[in-house]
Amino acid sequence: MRLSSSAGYNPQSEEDENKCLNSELWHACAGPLVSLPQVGSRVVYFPQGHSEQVTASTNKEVDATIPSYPGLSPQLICQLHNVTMHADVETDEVYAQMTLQPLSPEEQKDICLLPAELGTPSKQPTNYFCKTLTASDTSTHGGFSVPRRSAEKVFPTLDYSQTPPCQELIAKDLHGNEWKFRHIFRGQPKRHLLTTGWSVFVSAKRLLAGDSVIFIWNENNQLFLGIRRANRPQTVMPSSVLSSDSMHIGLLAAAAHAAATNSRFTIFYNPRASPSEFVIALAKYAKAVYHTRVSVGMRFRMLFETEESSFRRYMGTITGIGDLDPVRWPNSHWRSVKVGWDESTAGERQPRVSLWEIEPLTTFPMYPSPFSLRLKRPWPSGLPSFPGCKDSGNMNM
Amino acid sequence: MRLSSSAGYNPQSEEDENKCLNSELWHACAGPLVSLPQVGSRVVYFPQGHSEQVTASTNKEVDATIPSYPGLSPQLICQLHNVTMHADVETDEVYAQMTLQPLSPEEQKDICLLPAELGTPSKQPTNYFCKTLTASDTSTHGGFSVPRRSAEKVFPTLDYSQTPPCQELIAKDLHGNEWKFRHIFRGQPKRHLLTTGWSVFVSAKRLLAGDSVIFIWNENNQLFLGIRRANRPQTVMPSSVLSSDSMHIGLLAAAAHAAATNSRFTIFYNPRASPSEFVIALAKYAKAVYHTRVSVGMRFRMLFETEESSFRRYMGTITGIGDLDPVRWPNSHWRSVKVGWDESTAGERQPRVSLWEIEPLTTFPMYPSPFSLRLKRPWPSGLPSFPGCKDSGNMNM
DNA sequence: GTGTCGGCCGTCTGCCGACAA
DNA sequence: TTGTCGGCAGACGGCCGACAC
Repeated sequence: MRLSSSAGYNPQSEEDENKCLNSELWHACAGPLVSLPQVGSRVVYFPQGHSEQVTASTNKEVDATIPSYPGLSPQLICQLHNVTMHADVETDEVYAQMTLQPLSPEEQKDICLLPAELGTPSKQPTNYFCKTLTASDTSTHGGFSVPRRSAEKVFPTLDYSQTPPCQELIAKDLHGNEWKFRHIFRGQPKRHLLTTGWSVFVSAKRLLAGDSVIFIWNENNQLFLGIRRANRPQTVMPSSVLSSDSMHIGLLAAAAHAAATNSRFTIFYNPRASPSEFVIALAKYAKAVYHTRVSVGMRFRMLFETEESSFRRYMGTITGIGDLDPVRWPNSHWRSVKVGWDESTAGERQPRVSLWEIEPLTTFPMYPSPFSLRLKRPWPSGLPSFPGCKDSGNMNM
Repeated sequence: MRLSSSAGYNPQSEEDENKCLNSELWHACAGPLVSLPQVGSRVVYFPQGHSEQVTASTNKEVDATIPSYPGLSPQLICQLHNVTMHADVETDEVYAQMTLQPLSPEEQKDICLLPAELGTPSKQPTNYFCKTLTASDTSTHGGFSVPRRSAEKVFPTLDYSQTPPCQELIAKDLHGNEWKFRHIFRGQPKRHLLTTGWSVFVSAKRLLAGDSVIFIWNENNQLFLGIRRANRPQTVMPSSVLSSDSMHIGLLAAAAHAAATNSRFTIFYNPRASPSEFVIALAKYAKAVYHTRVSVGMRFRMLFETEESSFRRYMGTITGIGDLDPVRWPNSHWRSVKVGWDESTAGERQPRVSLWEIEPLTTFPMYPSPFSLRLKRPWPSGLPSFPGCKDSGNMNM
């Protein structure tokens, strides 16, 4: 997907990558919970969340000596000028580049949500499957065993009158490269296999058991395939280009400069590395912050991705509301909600979430509280109060 | 080499890398012209040069919208607190991490060079060889052909009474990993070959024809080996962590913050990616700027690395003196000398150099000029004037 | 002195159904 | 239904000297 042209010199971008990058495939690799805001819409950018992504990507905690940017608001309302989807040439890791422009104080004064900003169309493909590779799949001894239901749903139908039934499949990856596979239905009992061509793909992508592959059959009868690597903890290496401290300073300074001059700046969003989305549709943010009352003791549920690239809901209880970092980022809505999780494997889920990530169960509050977020936390100065915006039912997406 | 412990959390640094990284090997891979300043000495740091390294590493030109930092001097005199040598886990690319602390204005007032800061010991190994790999060397069809003189100089002597003479060599790479090779002297005519073990090394390091390998035999009778990849233009990929604009802003803001607060900051120096060294020993800088008179028309020579990891001098003429970037970096000594080169392949050599990179031939000026650099370019305010420093012969290193 | 090749052998790749979980 | 294995045939890896530049 190339939503619009981006500025700046980039010798690599002109070739195949941007032309061929398939939006469905990108979303399939990014995961079912990842959504990108619409180009042209307004979004809220959280430097804090961006900083968390850098921390996760560089494996380095932020140094306490990094200067704070008192002039930088913890949330910037921005116009989203450009979104381009990309994939790392080496690892196929998906990421998005966004060009943001902070709104001027005048523009912030008459904010009213546009109808187009209220919908968030999901771009998840429908006809696809995702399989985690077994030791046999990645071994040089054989090919790839395709789960029967997946093959029948996603691959073109074989001519079962032949013995054995087989065909050639050609699939495009994120970079537009084509991979040929021999798809055969054989064995006793019969099963679907990818044989010739499979090992070349495994070694070229350096796939290991535990990694996942995704096959997509789209409306134009094209086959795509993507990969999702297992979370190997040491995979992300510290960059030798710039110190992690300078990177943190850089993102803050870039955002502060853009906010001060109402000029554009560019960020990368790495959905599988980042702990949480840090560019949120303004409509989603406004709904969560202005039109949802949360309080300590309230029950909620939240979506999480499963290993099979699907999602499920986990239940929890709000245990506190307050700043994650009162010194650097006072009055920030980023991860302002402290939560406890119902299930005992709760160590895997974060103890703090943001309002727009959760669905409060307002019908059955466990410990009803008279103090709503709105009453307890006055709106920070310098942020818009949406005066021209009617509190209409349209906000309840 | 681990010169001192570095601060900050880094899960990877505690393992083998820092313990085993061999200083001689690092310098052999970095090249004969690269020298690192001494820990504890004072250095001059050039944000401009650092920025050039980021440009080279990210393949992106700096965007014109990056804010200038008027408070940031184009050259910062710093105390060098720490230098550690590193190698990229994926590519074996060598780089150095330096911790710098800008001197306070008071400290800058009484600068006098210490004797220890005057010497720049070269750490180039003596007993080593470097060979650029041929198609046969990297092919799966055979092993590695060792040039006869190199094998006799660097490898342990074979027992030539055996038929054929052979031995097992074990060499450590930059990460401390050991590689075993069968070294044999056979064929008609006889030649030195590395056979068993060689192809494993080639594929593990992903070496291609044109890349170079370096073997070192040190004083403790240990064998080391390093690699130097050919300059494949598209090798460096844009980082998906942070936009190149933010990186440029980050390094400037980090340096500006450190200068304003006299606190430490960390940089990475990547000798083979960076066009020029941007952390220069104070003594070298002072000698070039204060004790060398250059003028337009003056002849000079300058060292360049050859393909065989040696160096040679090229001759040129100074064609101008002035700011490289008068807007962002006025009164900077960074690449302030415009030059023309004698040899016709001059397109490969930069049209601008810094004073400390060249050796002016003061004995035979081609076009004598009455205007020296010192007279034409008054010392920028805010920089030290070395009042306590005697103009002694020690300065002539 | 050394880069590339043909020859030759041995190992490993990779396709098959068997079998069991 | 599908993960792993033994069996087998062919491809490729990899060691050798020949030969030429």
